[in-house]
Amino acid sequence: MPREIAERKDIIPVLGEVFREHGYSGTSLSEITLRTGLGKSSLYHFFPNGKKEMAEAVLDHITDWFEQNVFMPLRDSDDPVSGLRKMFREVDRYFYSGKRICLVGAFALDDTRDHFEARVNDYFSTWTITLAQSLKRKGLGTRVARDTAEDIVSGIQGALVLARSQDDPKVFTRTLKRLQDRLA
Amino acid sequence: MPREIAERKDIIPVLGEVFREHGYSGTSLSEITLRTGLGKSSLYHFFPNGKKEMAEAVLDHITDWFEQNVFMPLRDSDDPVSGLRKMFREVDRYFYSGKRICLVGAFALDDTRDHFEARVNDYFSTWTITLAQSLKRKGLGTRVARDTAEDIVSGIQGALVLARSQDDPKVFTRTLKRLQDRLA
DNA sequence: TTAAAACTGTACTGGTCGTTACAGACTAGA
DNA sequence: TCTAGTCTGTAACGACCAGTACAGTTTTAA
Repeated sequence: MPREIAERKDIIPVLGEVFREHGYSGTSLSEITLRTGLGKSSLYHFFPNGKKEMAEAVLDHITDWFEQNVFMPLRDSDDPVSGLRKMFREVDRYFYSGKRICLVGAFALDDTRDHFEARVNDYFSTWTITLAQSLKRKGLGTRVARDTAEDIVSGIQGALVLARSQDDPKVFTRTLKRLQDRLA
Repeated sequence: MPREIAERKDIIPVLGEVFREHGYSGTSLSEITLRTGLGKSSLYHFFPNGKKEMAEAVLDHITDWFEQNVFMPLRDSDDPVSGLRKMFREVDRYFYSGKRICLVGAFALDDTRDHFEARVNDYFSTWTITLAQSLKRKGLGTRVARDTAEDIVSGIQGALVLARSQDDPKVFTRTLKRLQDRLA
């Protein structure tokens, strides 16, 4: 019964990039039709609840990616140090070494957050908590681990803001490196 | 000739809060008329170039505030340490201890930045450079001063993102305190 | 009191917004 | 083939968008 040539999951990364460029409220359906090559009827076929459902799918996709490539290694590595190394490597890769922003962070800043509250909250709290536990296994005390995790996650977010404000991705890679070096 | 009861400058802080809540593209003129109590004709009287000019006025107002309350103390304090202390105090006050976001940072993330490129860039580069020079006067080497300044400015931005994502201003105050303590 | 300028209310422009309705085309399994 | 389900193009919906036109009111300075 299904055709499934252009699958729903193929569209989601494109949606992600469009939301990154224009923000949630700045993204129009006509822009989405342009970028995905899908007409409105197709979009509403895949996402019956419209724009909101598209953004939810994107956020879920991001969370899945981080779960797979960042959180799981942090949790499951035999050696916490190698888990941390993997985190920094994957984060650098995900954000294209500072050329790509964090959509969840961008959504967090204005009232877009209110529409995706649980997802935005989960993304950052899972990251912070998982990272703190990894740091504990590395030998840090509970409080220091928590503080350091907070410093790292917010440091990454801030570096993305700063890098884009200066249109200079190196700001991100520099800051990321310093965050990593502080652990050594 | 002028009436000047509701002056242009009285409107700007209100505009700032509206842009903070909804973002630039998410802010409609009708929302602005509601919040300012001014009709469209009055708004276009004060800001002939419309929404864009309103945002420019807000950004200029923010930059002026930081120049006055943050950058100048950093530059002009006899003792760099007291200038730094003042910076952290004023930053905490300005962002309502984590309950208020940084509009310039929010604008930096999506294509809003492209409309206000120079202002967004200036705000962050002035902050970073001024802070680095203050740290140099405190005794840090050129490179360390620059790196530390970058860490602090991006740390503040990231803490604002993280605090709002968790709807927990304490994340901001905690992080701000740690950034300050690292200098001691 | 007069004139010029500052300000504002009302109504409207053309356009775009997100969403829906619906018929038709396509595809897969029977 | 038939049929059920998947997908899509077209056209329209009412609502709202940013911006404008313009006459009218209020204020100020002379």
